[in-house]
Amino acid sequence: MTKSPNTGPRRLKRRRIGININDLAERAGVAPATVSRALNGYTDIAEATRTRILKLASELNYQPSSRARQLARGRVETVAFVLPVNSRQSNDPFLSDFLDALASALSARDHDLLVATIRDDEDEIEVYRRLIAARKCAGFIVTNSRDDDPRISLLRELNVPFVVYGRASSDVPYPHLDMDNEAGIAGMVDHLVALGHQRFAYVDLEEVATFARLRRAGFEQGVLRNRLPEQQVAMVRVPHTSAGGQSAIATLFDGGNSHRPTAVVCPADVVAIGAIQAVSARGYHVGRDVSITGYDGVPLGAYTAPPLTTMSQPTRDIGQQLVDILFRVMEGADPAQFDAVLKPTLVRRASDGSPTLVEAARALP
Amino acid sequence: MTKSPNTGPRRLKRRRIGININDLAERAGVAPATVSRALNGYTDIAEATRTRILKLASELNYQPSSRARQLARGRVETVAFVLPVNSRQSNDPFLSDFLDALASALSARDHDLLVATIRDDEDEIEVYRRLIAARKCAGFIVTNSRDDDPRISLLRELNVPFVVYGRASSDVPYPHLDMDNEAGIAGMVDHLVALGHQRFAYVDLEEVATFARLRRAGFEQGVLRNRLPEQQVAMVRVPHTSAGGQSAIATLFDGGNSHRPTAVVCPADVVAIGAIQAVSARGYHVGRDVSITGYDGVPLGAYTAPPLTTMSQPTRDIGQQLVDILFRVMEGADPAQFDAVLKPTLVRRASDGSPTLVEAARALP
DNA sequence: AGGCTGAGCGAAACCGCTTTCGCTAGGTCT
DNA sequence: AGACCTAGCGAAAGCGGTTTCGCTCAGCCT
Repeated sequence: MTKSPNTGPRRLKRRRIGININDLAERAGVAPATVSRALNGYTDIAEATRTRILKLASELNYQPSSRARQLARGRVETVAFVLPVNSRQSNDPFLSDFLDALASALSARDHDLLVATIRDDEDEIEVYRRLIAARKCAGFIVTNSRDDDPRISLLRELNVPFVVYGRASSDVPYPHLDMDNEAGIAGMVDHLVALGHQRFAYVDLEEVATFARLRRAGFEQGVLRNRLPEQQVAMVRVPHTSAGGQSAIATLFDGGNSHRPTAVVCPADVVAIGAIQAVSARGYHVGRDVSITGYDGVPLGAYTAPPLTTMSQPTRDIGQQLVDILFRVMEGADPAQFDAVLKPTLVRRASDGSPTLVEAARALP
Repeated sequence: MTKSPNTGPRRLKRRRIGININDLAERAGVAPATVSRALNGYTDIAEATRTRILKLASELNYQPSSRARQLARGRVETVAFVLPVNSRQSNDPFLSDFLDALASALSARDHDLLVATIRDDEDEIEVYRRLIAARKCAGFIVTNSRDDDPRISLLRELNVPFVVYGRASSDVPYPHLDMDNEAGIAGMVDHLVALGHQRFAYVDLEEVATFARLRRAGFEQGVLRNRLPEQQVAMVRVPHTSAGGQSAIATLFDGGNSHRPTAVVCPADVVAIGAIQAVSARGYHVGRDVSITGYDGVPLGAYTAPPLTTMSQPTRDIGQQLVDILFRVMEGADPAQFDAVLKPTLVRRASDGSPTLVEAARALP
C-alpha cells in the first residue's frame, strides 16, 4: 500500500527559501540563541555582538520566518477581516481606504491582515470557525453587524478577541465602534427643516444590517424633535441600490399622491444617486424643486448633477481606531469598555435648498 | 542586567489556544503521527482508525495549527495582494468583487489571502522585500503594472512566484493576464464611427499604469483604422478622476475651439461621469448632442443621467484566472507561457447616439 | 589570593505539526 | 511449520525559530 496522501492538495514545489537562523549564526560565529537575542532587542548581549549580527542580517537580507517565530512564541500575528460580498453589487466605495487604514495600523504593530470574503450563499459562521480552529488569526474585525449577530455570539463564546464596526442589539456588551447614524440622519432633517422644508420622505433600506435600523430611527427622531406633523412624512422601503432609489421616487411621485415631499432623505449615497436621477427624469430640478440628501460621502457624490449633499464618515479614522481597540482587547483589556461613537459631518453640496419654488414645481405634469 | 526585550511589541496575552495534536492523539489512544496521517488522507492507516480519529477531531472541533503545519511542511499557504492606494481617491469600485474572486479561488486551494496596502508616500519595493524575507507568502498578485515595473524585476530576481494583472513593457516574459485595453477602446471608436461620428476627442489619463498607455494606443488604432482625419481628432490629458473629466470638457468646449467633438471617448468611467456632468452643465444633451463613453463598467454608470455606455470587464473571472495562473507557476510551470488577454464587452446604455443634432447643439451659447 | 558577582553567551527544550524509518503482528505461500 | 509479506502504527527527527537555564570568566572586593 502506498504511503502517500491519496487526496489533498497537489504537491507544490518545496523550495529552499533563503537562509535560516542557523546559517546566520554560523556565519556570525555565535549560537542561534544569540542571533535571536540580537534580533529581538534583548539587553543581555554585548553591543558589539549585536551590531555585528544586525549588520550581517541586513547584508544577507535575513528576517526570521514569521511562521516559525509565531509558532515558537505561541502567538499569531495576524488579524482577520471577513468581508461580506453581496453579489448584486459592490457598494462600498471606501473599501480600499478602509483596508488601507486597517493594514497600516496593523503593520505598525507588526501584524498582518488576512482577508476572507463571504457571499450570500456561504456559511459565514463556518468561515469564522475554520479561521479560529486553524489558528489563522489572533482577532477579528467585524463589519456589517446585524441585530443579534451570530458572529458576535460565536466570538464571545470561543473567547476570541474581536471588535465590531457598527452596533448590534445585544444584552451583553462587546467592543465596538460606530458612527452615530442616528444623530447623522436626525441632523440632516434639522438641516432641511432649517431650509424651510416641511414635507419629508424617508427612503428606508431593505437591509438586515443594524445601521439601516439606526438611520431610520434617526429620521424618526428628527421628525419628532422638529414637530413635523405625521401626514407630512412619508416612508418607502427599497433595496440598498441606485435602482432602489429610482423605485422609491417612482412610488413617491408617480401615484396620485398629492403630498409630494419637498425633501427626500436617503440613508445612503448610492440610493440618493438613483433618486436624483429619477427625480430629474421627471422634470424636476433637484436642489430647487426637490431636495435630496444622501449619507456616506462617496467620492462620486461630488459629480452627480447636481452634486450631492451628504453626511461623510472618516473612513481612515474608523479603521485606525478599530485596530487600536482590537489590540487593547488582545492585550486583555475589558472588552465592555469600548463603545465609542463618532459623529459624521455634513457635506453640503447642491442637491438641497430652500423649498421656495415648490409650488411651481408641482404644477409640472 | 535584565533579560527581557527592551524594545519590541508589548507582550500580548499568550493564551492556550485550543487543543493540539498530542491531546487528540492521547484521547484517541494513538500516536500523534497517526492522527496526522488520518487527517491528511494517507492510505497506510486502517479505515476504522481513521474514522475514529476524524470523528473525534470534529467533535472537539480540532484543526491542525496552520502555522505549525506550514512550518513542518516547509510551505507557505498564503498569497499576498499588495494594493496601491492613492490617497486622492479610491477609484476601484470592483475591489470587493476582485478580492472575493481572489479569496474564493485561494480558499478552494486551502490558501489564505494576505492584503497589504501601499500609499503614494511609501516604499513599495520595501514592502515586497519584507513580505518575502519574512516568508509571509508563497506568491504575489500584482496589479497596476507600470512599464518597467520594479516589482516585476524584484520578484523575478528573487525567484518568487507571481502573476501580474496588466502588462508592463519588459524584455523578459513574465506570467500575466490582461484585458485587451487596446481592442476595447478601438472597438468603442468603431462603434461611434458606425453611429456616424467623425469629430472625436480622447481624454488621456495622467497615470503611470500601463493600461493608460494601452488605452490611448487603442484610441489611436481606432482613429487609424477608421481613417479619421487628424484635424478631427483632439486629445486632452487629465487626472484619473471625475474632476479630470470635468476639466477635460472645459478645455475641449470652452475655448474658441470651433471643432468641438461630437464624441468624447473616456478611458475610465469615473472620468466619463465627470465629463457627462460638465457637458450637461453647458446645456448640451448627452447622448444626442454629444456622445460620451466610458470604460470599466462601474455599477454607478447605470444611474448617471444619461446612463453611461461603457466597456465592461469580467472582474470575477479575472481574479479567478489570476489565481489559477499563480498556482501553475508555484507548481513549477514555465512562467513565460502565461500571457492571456481577455476582451471587454460593450455595454450600450444611453450616453451615445447618432450625431444628427450636432449642428443645432453647436448653436447653443 | 580567594570569593563573589554579573555580563555575555551556549545548550537544550520546546512550539505543534509532518514525515521518514522501522518495528510488529497477522496473513499468505510453499 | 517456517519464510515472507505487508498493513498499520509508533518513535524520532526535523521545520525555524524563542526562551529558559546555567555555565564561564573577567572584574572587583576583602
